Amino acid sequence: MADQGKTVAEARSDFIEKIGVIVQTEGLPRIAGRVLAILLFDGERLSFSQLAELLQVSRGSISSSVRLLETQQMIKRVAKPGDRQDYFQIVENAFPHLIEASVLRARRAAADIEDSLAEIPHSEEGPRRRVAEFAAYYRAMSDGMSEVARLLRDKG
Amino acid sequence: MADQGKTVAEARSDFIEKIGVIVQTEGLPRIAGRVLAILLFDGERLSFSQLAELLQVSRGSISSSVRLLETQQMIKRVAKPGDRQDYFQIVENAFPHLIEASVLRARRAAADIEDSLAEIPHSEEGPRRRVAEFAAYYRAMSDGMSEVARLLRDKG
DNA sequence: TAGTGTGTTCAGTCTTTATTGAACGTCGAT
DNA sequence: ATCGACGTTCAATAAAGACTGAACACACTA
Repeated sequence: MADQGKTVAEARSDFIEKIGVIVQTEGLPRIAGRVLAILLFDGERLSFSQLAELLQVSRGSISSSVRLLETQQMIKRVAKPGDRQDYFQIVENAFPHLIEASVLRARRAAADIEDSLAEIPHSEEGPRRRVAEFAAYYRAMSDGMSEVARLLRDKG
Repeated sequence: MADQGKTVAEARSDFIEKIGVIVQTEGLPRIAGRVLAILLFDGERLSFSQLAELLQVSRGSISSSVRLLETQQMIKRVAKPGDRQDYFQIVENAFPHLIEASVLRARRAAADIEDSLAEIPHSEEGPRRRVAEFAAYYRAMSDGMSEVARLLRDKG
């Protein structure tokens, strides 16, 4: 079997670190990736201090990481009766939300480039055509990713 | 008209700097973005030293930027008869090639996460299901982006 | 009211990455 | 062979960003 010799704790720890690296590759802070990974793996809510403890990082880092993940709607802050601490858990449709964040960035880039296009004199046919292709690339990417998000949402 | 008061030179310069920033946002070196922008805007081949001169950066930076853009198949190195210098120009289907690079990264991430999944004991249904969702996200993204590349290729 | 536990902020430090510029090997011309 | 122009490499520097930890404001408890 594929999981021979691995305990759950080892698999979880490996997963957390692996996602940290992948997320870092995508240009986001590694700690944010690790927070996401642990919340995804465990599924249930974890407290602010649990996150700092489990990941062995400062509270400041947890604060900024959860803020980033909240703004991308990957995790949500929840309350636990009888506990003053903030708890966090992965949201439903986390990945579609992540995609929507990328969609927004691509739309913004497309709009930026379309602004540039508007500033090129109409006599410049070649540059206008090529810059328009660049804008079209971002438009196609945003539309395509939006469709991927929809598919994931419908399936899940 | 939208291009009132802007010369071609101004529009080109603004475009180059804007793409530099956008590309930087995506995690790539700003100079690579500026090289790409100038080759896209002008359309025609530019020499190694022209790039260094026009962008006011060191030859070392041009060397590493063009190498990066070449590996992503965004630009190609071409010869000019009677000139020893390397020349560069934007390739056909540059944007589909750019997308394919992202597709590869996403596929690699999906495979990585599928490896992690294989290490989680089968008794752990919850974690296995959620980690599988993560892998499915990368799979869906790579497939979706691949389709976007195909669409752009067919249209252009 | 003081005291404790909470999350945020921010100045400082550390790490990573981008960029420079000089040294180098190569090629072609003379 | 020497020279000069070329592109690459790499050590050093600069710039950007992540992370820490202490100070802080707030809320709840006693």
